[in-house]
Amino acid sequence: MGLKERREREKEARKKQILDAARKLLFKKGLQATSINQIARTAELGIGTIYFYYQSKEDIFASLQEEGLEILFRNIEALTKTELYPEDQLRQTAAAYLTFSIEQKDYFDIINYFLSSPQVMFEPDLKSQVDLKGGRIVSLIIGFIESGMAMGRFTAVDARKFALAFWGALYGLIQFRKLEKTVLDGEDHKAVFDYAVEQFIARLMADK
Amino acid sequence: MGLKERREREKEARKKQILDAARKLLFKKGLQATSINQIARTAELGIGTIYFYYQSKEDIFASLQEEGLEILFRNIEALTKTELYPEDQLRQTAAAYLTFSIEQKDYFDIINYFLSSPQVMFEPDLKSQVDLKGGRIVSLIIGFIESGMAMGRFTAVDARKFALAFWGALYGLIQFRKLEKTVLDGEDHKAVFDYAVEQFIARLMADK
Amino acid sequence: MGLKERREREKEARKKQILDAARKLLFKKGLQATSINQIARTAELGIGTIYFYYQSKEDIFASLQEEGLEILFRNIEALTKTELYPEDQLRQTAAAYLTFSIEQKDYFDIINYFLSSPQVMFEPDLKSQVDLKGGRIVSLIIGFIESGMAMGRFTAVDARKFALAFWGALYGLIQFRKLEKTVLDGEDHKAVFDYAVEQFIARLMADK
Amino acid sequence: MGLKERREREKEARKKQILDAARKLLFKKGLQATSINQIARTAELGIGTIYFYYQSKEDIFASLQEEGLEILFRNIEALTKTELYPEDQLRQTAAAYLTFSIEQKDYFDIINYFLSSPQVMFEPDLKSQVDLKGGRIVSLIIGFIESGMAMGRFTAVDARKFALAFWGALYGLIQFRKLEKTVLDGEDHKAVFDYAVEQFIARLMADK
DNA sequence: GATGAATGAGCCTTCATTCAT
DNA sequence: GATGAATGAAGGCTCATTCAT
Repeated sequence: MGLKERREREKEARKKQILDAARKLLFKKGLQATSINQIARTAELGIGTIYFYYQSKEDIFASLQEEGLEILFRNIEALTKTELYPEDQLRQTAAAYLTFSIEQKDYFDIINYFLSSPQVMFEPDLKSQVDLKGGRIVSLIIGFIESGMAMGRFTAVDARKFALAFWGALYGLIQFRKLEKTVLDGEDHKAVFDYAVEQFIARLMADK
Repeated sequence: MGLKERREREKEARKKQILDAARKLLFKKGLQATSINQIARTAELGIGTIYFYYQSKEDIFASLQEEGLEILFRNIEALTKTELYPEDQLRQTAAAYLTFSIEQKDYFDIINYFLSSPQVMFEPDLKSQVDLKGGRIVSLIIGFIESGMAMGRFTAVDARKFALAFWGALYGLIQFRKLEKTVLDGEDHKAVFDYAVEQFIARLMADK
Repeated sequence: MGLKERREREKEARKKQILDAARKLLFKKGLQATSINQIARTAELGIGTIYFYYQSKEDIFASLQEEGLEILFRNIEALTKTELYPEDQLRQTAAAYLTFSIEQKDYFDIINYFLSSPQVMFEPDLKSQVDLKGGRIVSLIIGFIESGMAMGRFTAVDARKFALAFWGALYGLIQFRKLEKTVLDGEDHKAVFDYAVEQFIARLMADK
Repeated sequence: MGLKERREREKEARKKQILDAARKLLFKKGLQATSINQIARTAELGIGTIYFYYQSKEDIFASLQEEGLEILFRNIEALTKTELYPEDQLRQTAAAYLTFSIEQKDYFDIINYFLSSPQVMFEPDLKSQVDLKGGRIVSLIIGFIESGMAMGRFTAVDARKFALAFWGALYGLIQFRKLEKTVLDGEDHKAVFDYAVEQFIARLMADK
């Protein structure tokens, strides 16, 4: 069984090796310009080897997307350990998301790629992964809202629905950064973004 | 003099012919699968002819995006002529957007394509087009909000910021439809979407 | 006949207009990147009009080549009016050629294009033009050599053959400038060029 | 171990196969008309396969150019093993070059292509190849001159400079063959070429 | 004389994927 | 397990030239 374990460990190591190469290229060249051939060359592995560990190019990027979501998750999770008021935890959540979209642009792009891609990809296996990762972030937000309600700082709301609405709204507003020079015109993107966040928080804190 | 005019008209007809072919393919095969070669074949024109009328593939898609935005704009504009309360105009606006994203899925995809594409495309000329079209929709929303304030139904808000926040939130929430089976899990997408809309409207109608 | 003359003059003006555009583009974009379409646009004429005045793209460039040769010719012709010794006239001729290849690089490239092009182009009409222009430069060199012989400064040589040998050698040596970093390695191109010139002159002045 | 070697050998064979096809087309259709597609078709290989072995079209032509220079080199190298006087070795060198330009016209054209192309191509790797091949020919000429000086048949000269001057002059004079019907007019090209060669040799043998 | 829309063969290149070894 | 040579459809795009008006 030691053999089996070693096999397993080596297999993981190879997958990591491939992912490292893919990530490196993604960050250097962007999503479009990263090809399997390049990943193989960078990973110092044969092309066939890549295909042994990952079913397709999309599969690799899905893993990278997971990584990105994990980073974002941890950033927000850190807020649960703070002494901040729930409303501030939500503010920080929004800020963390926006920051992530700027500073971890490549990860954000890849998440975007999967989300806004017209085709319905997400094969069953990938689906549950996204569920796990993405859903956990929503769970954190639900937690903030529930703690706010428990503390009596927030009005009673459907925490799950509210969290999804909040999270979805943030996503859309982040995209608008690309329109800063056009649709937003004079308006500062950050200001609009924060303004939207405040609307949600004001709703939570209504009548208090 | 009739000559020049006819030339002009024929030129417009040709552009329309190309756009028709591009739209047809886009709707049948999706964005990725639509190539210039196919457009030319479908339009029964030479490839070079396509390039005579449009500078690039992107240029054609930009025109199609404009078309989509125009449709969406008209749908929302129609609401300005109704006797609905402003809050209902906003509800209908949201509904119109969601409906558009479903029923005119291909137009929505192409708008998405330009919005979520990582590269900064949009050369100056295209920029102003988007500004014009996309911005006009935001203007309609601003109008609803302002009329609501004027009627005393709405709290005083920064109408422009609010409209942008509203519009951006809707955009993000529409995207979440793809996650209905995963992140949303049991939750009905439409319900979440409507819930989010109600949050914004509740904000506007607070203290009234 | 005044009509005929005006026609003629206008025709010349149009040709000049086209040539101006072609030259401008040639100098800005280089030989390869200059297309008929661009020439037409730059000249503010229809594409068809270009073809009315010139049979082909090659035809335009041939005219430009002529221009270049004319400039080079005048530069060398100027030396005939100097009081320089014939050997110095030859030195200056070589220097003028080298300078021309550097400072009027685009003209030199186009001359090169026609000379080193594998296909035998040069239709009868173009042939005589080149003959006229290129040949006249050789004639100038013959003149220098003959005057040198007449003055008793030069050994008796076959002036025509010598001039052609001299001129051809210069042409080849100028090309070597591109090899400065490779074949020439440490060697300074100008030094090699001058060295070659001196060999020819030393031959002329042998036993004197 | 035999496996690896065979792989290597097969790889070489494939490269040769591609080069054979490219050469065949080059010789049949000329430089301009030879495209990657045709090379692939002629070689009975996929287009992608060509690109697997060569980075670009230019890369293939560079290899062909190398071949040409190699042939020329060997022709001249053969002269080093003769008992000819150095001056005759130089005469034969010139003759070999001229013959090569006629009989191996396509190879000469391709060398020309790289030499007279306005763009500065030759990436570092290609540069050193040309250096190696082209430079070796110059080295042979230097050898002839030095042996002539050693034998006391030649005047003392800067052998390297003289060799470069000689070689460059030959190159230019060979080009003039295209002008036989125009600039050279009545003059026989071969006669002019030989005349030029004799000038150089006379220089070397001056005062002897 | 002048126009300019239309052509379409052909260009070079990319790349995810397969499969025999 | 690992390899990497081979594929070939498809991509976007250029451009000299023609010809009906």
